[in-house]
Amino acid sequence: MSDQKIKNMEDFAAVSGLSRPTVSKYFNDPTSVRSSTRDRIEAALAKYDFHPNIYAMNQNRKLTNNVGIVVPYLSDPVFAELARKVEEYCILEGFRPTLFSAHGQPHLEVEILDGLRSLKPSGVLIAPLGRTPNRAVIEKFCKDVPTVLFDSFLPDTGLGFAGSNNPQFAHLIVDYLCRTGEHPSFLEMRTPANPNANRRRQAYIEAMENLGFEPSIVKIDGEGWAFEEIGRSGGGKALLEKQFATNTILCSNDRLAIGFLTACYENQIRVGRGPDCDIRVAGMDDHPFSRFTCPPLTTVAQDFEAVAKEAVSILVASIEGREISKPSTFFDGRLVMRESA
Amino acid sequence: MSDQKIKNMEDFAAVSGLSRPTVSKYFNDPTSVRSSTRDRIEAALAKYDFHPNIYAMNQNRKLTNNVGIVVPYLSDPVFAELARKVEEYCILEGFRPTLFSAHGQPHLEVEILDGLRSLKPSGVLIAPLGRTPNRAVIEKFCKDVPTVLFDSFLPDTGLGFAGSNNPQFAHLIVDYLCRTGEHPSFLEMRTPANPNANRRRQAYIEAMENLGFEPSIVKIDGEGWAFEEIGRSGGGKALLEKQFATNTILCSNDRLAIGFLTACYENQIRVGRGPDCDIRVAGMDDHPFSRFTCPPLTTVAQDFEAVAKEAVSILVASIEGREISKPSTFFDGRLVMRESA
DNA sequence: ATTAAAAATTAACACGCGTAAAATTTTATC
DNA sequence: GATAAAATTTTACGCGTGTTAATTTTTAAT
Repeated sequence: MSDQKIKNMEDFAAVSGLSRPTVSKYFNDPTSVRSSTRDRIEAALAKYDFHPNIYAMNQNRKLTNNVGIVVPYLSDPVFAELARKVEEYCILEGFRPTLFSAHGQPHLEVEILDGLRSLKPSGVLIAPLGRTPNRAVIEKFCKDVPTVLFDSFLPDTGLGFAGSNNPQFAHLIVDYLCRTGEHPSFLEMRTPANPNANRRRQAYIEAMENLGFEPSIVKIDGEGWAFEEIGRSGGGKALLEKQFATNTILCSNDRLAIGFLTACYENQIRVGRGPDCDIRVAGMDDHPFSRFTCPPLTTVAQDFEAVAKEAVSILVASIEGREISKPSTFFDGRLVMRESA
Repeated sequence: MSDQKIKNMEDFAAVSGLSRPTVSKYFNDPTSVRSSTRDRIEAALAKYDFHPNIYAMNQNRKLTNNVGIVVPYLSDPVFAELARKVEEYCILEGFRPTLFSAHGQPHLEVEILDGLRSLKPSGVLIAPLGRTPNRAVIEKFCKDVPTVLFDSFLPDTGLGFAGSNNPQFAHLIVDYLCRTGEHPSFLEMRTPANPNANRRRQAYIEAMENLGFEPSIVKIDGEGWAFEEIGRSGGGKALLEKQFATNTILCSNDRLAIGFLTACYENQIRVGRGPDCDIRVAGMDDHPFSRFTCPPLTTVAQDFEAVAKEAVSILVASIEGREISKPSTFFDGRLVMRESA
């Protein structure tokens, strides 16, 4: 490592014994130069540590190597997990991902997209908050920037979509619950923060009707993203008021279920499928911690891996100019049977 | 909103009826131009939506308005929470924060710092992974970029530090546990992922000795950041092997405790402080979900708010050239008494 | 109204790299 | 070894903004 200071690509080209355009070409695509040239550059790189100025690079480039990843709420472990996988795949594809969280606030989602525009990303992966007024903003954004949606579907928007087959989730767990005990009531927030909740409710109703049962939905109050607390307080209230038609409760998502389990504990209601238990509780998502609730939560696992991989591969296909064979994919969930139901 | 297209600051200055240097001055600091000028620019801004090209802007600037936030593991809700607050304060101060997670991997931490260098950030806030080989890298980084450490302390590194007073955490909870029941055994990972674990163990030993009790530490196997699973499997094994000296277990952190609670459940051991309970379990951190475990977890709450605020304010002070009055602050924890102990 | 200070303008160069065209050198093919 | 193809070099301009120095205009103070 020499300590001669290299201030720009000109200098670096000089110590490599090459011209600047050739070196520039190398940084855009190392395989675009002869292998002997590549070796000389890499030898110099090892000796002189030079990093091209990314601001100057991106100023004229059409394709910036940046991709934005936007999720509605990063402190939600489900999204943290999803974001992590998406990030991984982006890096694998040679991108420079930047992670953004809307923190549950629509205006922040808009601000993030505004900021992303000026980042001139080669692509964006966004899991939309799903609030109606923002739909137009996202649609507009998708027209300007190559964008893939994930987790939450918006029709006719973006290059493609990868997410979960939420209706299948509900069918799967309703079938299971009905097969193994009383048919489930459905617990959800009155105004769900995430639009997938609506698909899950619809599918719950369908699944119940298919099986000849009366759907029974309990809607609890509460705004925002503090699902556990909402599940606890609202669920506790519903328990006291005996709002549940049966001894089996299907929660719209795992976080709600986690809170509801706490409500059960507080009311000394034994949860599980054993003979000495009072009720059964199930969720959906396979939240990273649902295996550690007491009792461990029966749920439907999202295939985070597949969703992340598919979302990124749609983006890559589009950037490389390939045809996108299947713009929207909805991955099935996997039943995870644990003690709670 | 006119649809005349403004392609650069030149164009925008023209439609504002001003010169480009004046407009440039405005974007660097709106208060640096006469208020009547400011009004004209802002009127034009409302009419023509122009965004300066950030790549061109940052090319020559010394101070880029970017700040990097680096945490060891973003899927850990404790760090997700901390990162969120830090991000909030950065935005409040007018910065453009970018969030990075090392995903628990030392080599990624190094890569992130490398990437941050070329981002020319005006500052960086980092919660180090704390792995020894990376310490030199971080020290070097701090010499090149204004950096504040948080969460995990490294002596003589960076502009300053904001974090929790981990020894106080352990003293607080040990005192409480001893006062209200049997003295606690300490449960931790044999090779903790986070260096704060060492400070907590030390303080546990101290606190126990102060009170005249024999410290008793149970170390469980497991690598990485899957603390809950480690707490469950290792804790379960320790239970079966009757490794705990008393009926009270203090876990090194809440995530471990959450896993340990699951182990208790699996072994039909009743957790709580009631007369019909078998053992008491406590943690440290006040993990966002520890209020929702069954039973809810007694713990020591980190003051995320204060840590985040202090870390950002150190950075701001340094950037603005002010003296940093107190480079390192360790915030006390608050005892959170719940059912588990 | 005069004057000094503050602010804006003009003109020009800098930044570091992308990129294009033409000229030259190197490599591969026969 | 001749030839065609591929890679590299040279030269030169462009990108959009920062920044500076000299000049002009505007504002505030007397």
